[in-house]
Amino acid sequence: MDIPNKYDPSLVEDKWYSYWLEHEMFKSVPDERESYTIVIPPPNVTGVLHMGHMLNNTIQDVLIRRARMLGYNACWVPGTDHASIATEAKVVQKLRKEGIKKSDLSREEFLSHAWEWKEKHGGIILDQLKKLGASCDWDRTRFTMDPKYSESVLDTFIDLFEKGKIYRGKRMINWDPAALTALSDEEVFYKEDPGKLYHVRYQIAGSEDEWLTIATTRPETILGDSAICIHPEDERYTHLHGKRAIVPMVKREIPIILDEYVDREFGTGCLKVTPAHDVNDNELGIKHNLEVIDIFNANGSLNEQAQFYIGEDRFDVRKKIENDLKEAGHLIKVEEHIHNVGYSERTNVPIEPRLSLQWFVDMKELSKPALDNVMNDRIRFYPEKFKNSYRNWMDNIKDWCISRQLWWGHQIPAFYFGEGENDFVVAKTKEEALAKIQEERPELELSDLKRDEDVMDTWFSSWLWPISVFDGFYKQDELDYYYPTKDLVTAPEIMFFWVARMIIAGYEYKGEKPFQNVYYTGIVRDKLGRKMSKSLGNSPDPIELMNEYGADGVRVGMLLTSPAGNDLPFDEKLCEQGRNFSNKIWNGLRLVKGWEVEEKKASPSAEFAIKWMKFRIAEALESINANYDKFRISEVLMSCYKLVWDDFCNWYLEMVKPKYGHSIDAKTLKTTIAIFEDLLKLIHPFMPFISEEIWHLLRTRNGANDALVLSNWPMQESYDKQVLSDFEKLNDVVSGIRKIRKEKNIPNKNELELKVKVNNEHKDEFDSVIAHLCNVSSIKKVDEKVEQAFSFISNNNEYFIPFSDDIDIEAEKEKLAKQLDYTNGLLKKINGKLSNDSFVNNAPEQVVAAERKKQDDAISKIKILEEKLASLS
RNA sequence: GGGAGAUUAGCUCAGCUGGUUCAGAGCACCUGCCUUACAAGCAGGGGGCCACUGGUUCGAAUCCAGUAUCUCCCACCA
Repeated sequence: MDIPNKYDPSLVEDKWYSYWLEHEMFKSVPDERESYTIVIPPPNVTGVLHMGHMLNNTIQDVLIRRARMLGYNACWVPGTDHASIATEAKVVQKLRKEGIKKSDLSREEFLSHAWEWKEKHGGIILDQLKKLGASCDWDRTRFTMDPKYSESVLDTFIDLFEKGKIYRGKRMINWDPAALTALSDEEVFYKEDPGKLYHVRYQIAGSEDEWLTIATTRPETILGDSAICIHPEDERYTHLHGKRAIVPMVKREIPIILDEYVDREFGTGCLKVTPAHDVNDNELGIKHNLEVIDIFNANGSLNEQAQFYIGEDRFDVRKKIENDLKEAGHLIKVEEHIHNVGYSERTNVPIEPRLSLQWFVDMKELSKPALDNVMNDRIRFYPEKFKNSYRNWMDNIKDWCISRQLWWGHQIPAFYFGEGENDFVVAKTKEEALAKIQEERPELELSDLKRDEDVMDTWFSSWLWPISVFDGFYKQDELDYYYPTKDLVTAPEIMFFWVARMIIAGYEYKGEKPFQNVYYTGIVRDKLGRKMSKSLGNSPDPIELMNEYGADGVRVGMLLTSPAGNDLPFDEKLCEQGRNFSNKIWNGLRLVKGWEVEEKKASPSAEFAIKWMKFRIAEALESINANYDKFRISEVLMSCYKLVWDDFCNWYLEMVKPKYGHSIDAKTLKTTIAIFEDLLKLIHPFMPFISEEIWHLLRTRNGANDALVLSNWPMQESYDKQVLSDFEKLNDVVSGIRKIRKEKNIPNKNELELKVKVNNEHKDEFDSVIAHLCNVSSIKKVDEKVEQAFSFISNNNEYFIPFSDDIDIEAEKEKLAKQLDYTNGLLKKINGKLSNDSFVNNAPEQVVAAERKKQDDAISKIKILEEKLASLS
């Protein structure tokens, strides 16, 4: 067979992915096995694959592939999220390019454009995941606006409403006065603006000439003031307690209230309260039961309530009122002041906090089990540190505003039949709504009902994901089998938006956690530490990366340096390392396939190699399994990497490899193939494509069921630590010889003789390996030192390589003196410890014993070194 | 402003409940090699006051306190 010396992923990856799909190897159907379920964090339906997805989905694929090999019924459910804000924004943008304004369309027309867009772009990201090798059960692909899914969202809304957990309430929202729309927090960005701090004096009611001075950045809102607030313990203002003040210009009398919210250090320590136009003021207003005076129109101009400047823009008014206050003697001073102002992402206009009627979920009671079951580790977070932020958030949880002033999404199932705040019915359809209200209001007809225009927050559908992907609200069989799911792999940014809420929904609707483990990935950053983003243009295209390095190479590159919760500073070099690793394994295959076979006795070197390698794998497997259990994926990968590259390729294969022109014995070859197969299993979760390819090239397979994807994870065998430590000793001798070759410039092809003065144990079985690896022709035991030889000490045995030329005695002496120094220092330290009574008395016995052993070893090593030194002079 | 976390080699990170000269790994670097699987490779090598200052202890990279610097999340400060 002719195998090229470079591995070419492009010839392999698509082939195996189609093969796996064709044989339905990722498909899961409930059976008698235990399930192992992962639900994908659904990417935005219109999204394209970015580096964050690469990381996240590679981890999921690693976990699910291993689970499959461990014999679980592995089920990875893929799908997409309708992402109302993002998608709607994209559709609006696309329509605008075509000259269509959203405001010119009816809801139905707009939605048909949106669906069209979704159908066109919706599948892209999922196809890209296939290229990555994601072993999802594609038959289960879900979309958060699938009919069944949507139904579950509406039912949940109705259910929570009926339980009294959903209510309508006034709340401050971010209003965009240019676009005339509410914005979500995500659509607001903050900018430091140079502004002014105006000090304005208010007269105390009932006084002749008593005043207090407030500081504000927004003097135009003075017209909407309904209180002055001071800190209850502020001694400067004790005399004002219980008094009232008069608002300049409008001459309204307002109370002076006390609240610890006030920062005494800021401004004058007096705060004016405008509940209609500031979030914090609004909270104060609710707390102190203040009047709400809304002085703005939707477009940011002033209305009648303001009494002055009616119809003029808020920023024009700010200038004018400064002047007018000054003339009236109210303006004390104006300072420069830099403050953070929220801007609309869409129109780049400062947002206006505005009160409006929204739908809320009352979170207090709902969130309790979700907090408890994370804190008590029934749901485990990796890394654990995120439990702290989680608790902090859950402890201070606020009610969840779930209405969004958008069209793309799940429309709120509330139907209004009048203008009153309570003139509505919550029901799944207009017909049901009518039926519900008819008893009370028999005169109403279908046409009298008007559905709420808003849609629900996207997260109000995604929080049902682990349940609704199995249609879990309507049938139990699949849900009972797959739920709770095993692992959730996601980014810490959405711990509150999504993870916490899924847990809440899980306990509320299933009385059970939605997943066992949550693995938080880090953020993928560029070399400069910046978050990768489209706007910065610093993100490589994952597809191009895969084309260049192979999907396996990129997968390895992503996972090499990304422990859970740590950011991943991405460097293409990592992918290169992944590609190189692919090639290394590939060449292992080339070597094994290139051997001529013969029935004969195995070489002693090969026998030792096999004995050692099996134990070495067992040892590595133990730590690999343990690290998987702790979700230390990068460590697992590194163990596999070293096991394959160092232990297998650099040591094992070199030890079993026949000499040039010789053949290998059949038994060693067979065993080598078996060992190779075990290693392929271990790397398969990380490098599914190349491992499957080699699996099939290594030997003939028995049909489709003999694919590596479906093979069994290696069994944990016991291992002999003695053999492993013997190998370390052998390894040290081999390195010693190689080092001398290097230092003395002895070409590899020159055969060497080796003489050993055994002071400590030297196993005979080492000899054949040493001879094989170091091109040593003979190994002889000697009783005396060998003159005219290069030498080194390993495990307190002395090794000599006789050489005819003169050796550099001074250099040898220097080397020995260095070693002697080091060993003397070591001994001194040990002696110090051992002569310290408190150490001997307090330290555990085995620590002391180990120390004694070290002492003995050091003493004999010093003796050997001193003798050698003496013999040289 | 509230909360969380970090600081170990040039880079990215291990170092679990203090105890092997505890200071490790991968990459990068340096030096030899185109040795008949692989130069996308092989072999060898250099490199660190474990942020700083104290404390606890027979013993501290590891535990405690303080200092400095950095990162993230939440809030959006009149």
